Amino acid sequence: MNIDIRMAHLFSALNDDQVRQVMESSHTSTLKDSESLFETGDEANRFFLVIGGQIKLFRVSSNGDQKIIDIIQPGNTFAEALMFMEHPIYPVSAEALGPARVISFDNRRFLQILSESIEVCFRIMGTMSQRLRGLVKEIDDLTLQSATTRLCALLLRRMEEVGQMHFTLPAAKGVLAARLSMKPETFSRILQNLSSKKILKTKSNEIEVLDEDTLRSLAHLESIYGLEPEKPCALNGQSISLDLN
Amino acid sequence: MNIDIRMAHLFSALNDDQVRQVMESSHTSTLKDSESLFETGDEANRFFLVIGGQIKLFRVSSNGDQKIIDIIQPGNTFAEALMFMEHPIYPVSAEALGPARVISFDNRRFLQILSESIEVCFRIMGTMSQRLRGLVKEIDDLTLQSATTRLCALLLRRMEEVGQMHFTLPAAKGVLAARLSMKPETFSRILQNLSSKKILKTKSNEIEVLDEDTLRSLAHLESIYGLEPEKPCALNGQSISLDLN
DNA sequence: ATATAAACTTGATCTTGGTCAAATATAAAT
DNA sequence: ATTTATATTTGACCAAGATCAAGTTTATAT
Repeated sequence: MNIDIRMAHLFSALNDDQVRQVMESSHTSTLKDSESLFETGDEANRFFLVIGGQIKLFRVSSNGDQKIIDIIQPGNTFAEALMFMEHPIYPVSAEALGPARVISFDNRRFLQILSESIEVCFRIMGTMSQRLRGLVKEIDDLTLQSATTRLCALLLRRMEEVGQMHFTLPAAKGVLAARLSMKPETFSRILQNLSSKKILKTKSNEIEVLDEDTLRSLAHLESIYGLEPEKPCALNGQSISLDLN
Repeated sequence: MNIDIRMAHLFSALNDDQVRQVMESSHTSTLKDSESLFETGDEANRFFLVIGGQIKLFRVSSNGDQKIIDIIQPGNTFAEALMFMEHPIYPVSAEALGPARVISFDNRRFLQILSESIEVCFRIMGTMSQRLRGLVKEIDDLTLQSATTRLCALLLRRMEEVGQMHFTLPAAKGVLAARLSMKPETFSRILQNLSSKKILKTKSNEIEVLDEDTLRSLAHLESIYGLEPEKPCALNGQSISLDLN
């Protein structure tokens, strides 16, 4: 198995020699479903590249609730930002969502390469910058948007990703619920509600969007037609009442 | 007025010549209370260093609610992470919290210096890494912790910062409420409740902590005495009932 | 195929924090 | 020192989601 790590944005600026160096300190591992990679608080000497399956990053509250911070897809790296800290500690736990494969890299070794390549530094800063932006957006969603809004936004994103009105959910419902910071029951009820409003049809893991416009307005994204009206969306008005009872 | 920008972590690795170069593209401005610096969506060509007062970074929801993402203190920079993006756009709005002074710097110019100094790159990556960590913690707080927990944590942090059981709130109550993602009414009620439980005493803007241990357990931080017990905190049990009614 | 476990759904009820409105308190301005 | 504006507090009520307890479906393993 010979993977070119340059497919990952983070490594894309490396020359052959540098790739060779990085690979020397690397280690590939195969994980079973829900096998743990590291836990919150562990010393962080290595960072990772997902090459198969999905890795979920999460935190657990004192009463056992699990909040999924991110689900890392193949081709993406994670935990690389920690290598610039004095006493790097993983701020989240990581485990496989289904069977998965990851390559891990030694921080120290990579820092050495970094210290010789401004270009790679710039890549990393770009990556971190994007991640920063994503987290700010996430905080926004969590505090300013309702559960329905978040779920609709996720469905819409998935729909556009696939390019079809008919698609399959990108993970188990319970997992998606945790990713959106809501309980599985709430997730289920919102879907049920959207169905009853003829906004979509659901059949186990498959979703078919029937009324894209309404879905879009519920997701607080402007419709494809024209720009935002004065009151950007009807959720708070009476035209669309989405009460859960 | 001659400020050495090297007090800011971000610039600390610059030599005299580099500082001179950066300063050439800089611009100092004085802001009145609640004067705007930039808004969400503006093109981001410059980043900032606060040298006096406070700058609040916030986002506004479609129904007008304001969420304060951060309050930047003197000596700190902000919006520097954007310079690594292709089409940099501020993801938040910024305005002065009371009268303030900031220096702004040109992204392009700074990137040029960066491209000549690995050391400065490393500083930046360190800064970004910390910020990333902070945001993850914030998401954790918002989704896994109650309003009471968040407020107690803030009080405790402030107490430790000042080193006194008796201290003054770091901003107006309404501002702190927004920072903690709660309404002023809720903020007020929680303080009132903590008072009635003899955990603290409040007099307008001043707080005196009476029962540090309980405060600490409410904030979900382990007490100074010993390590965490099996059930780390009593909030969910009956020993401390903190109902708001 | 059938048993067994895990994931999902549904209903009833409860809690946290939000909303609205009125009352005070604090600060700023004349 | 008053007035006036702004910030905070308090009360009554409400709503979005959470919780708990059954069901029901789907997946996995024999």
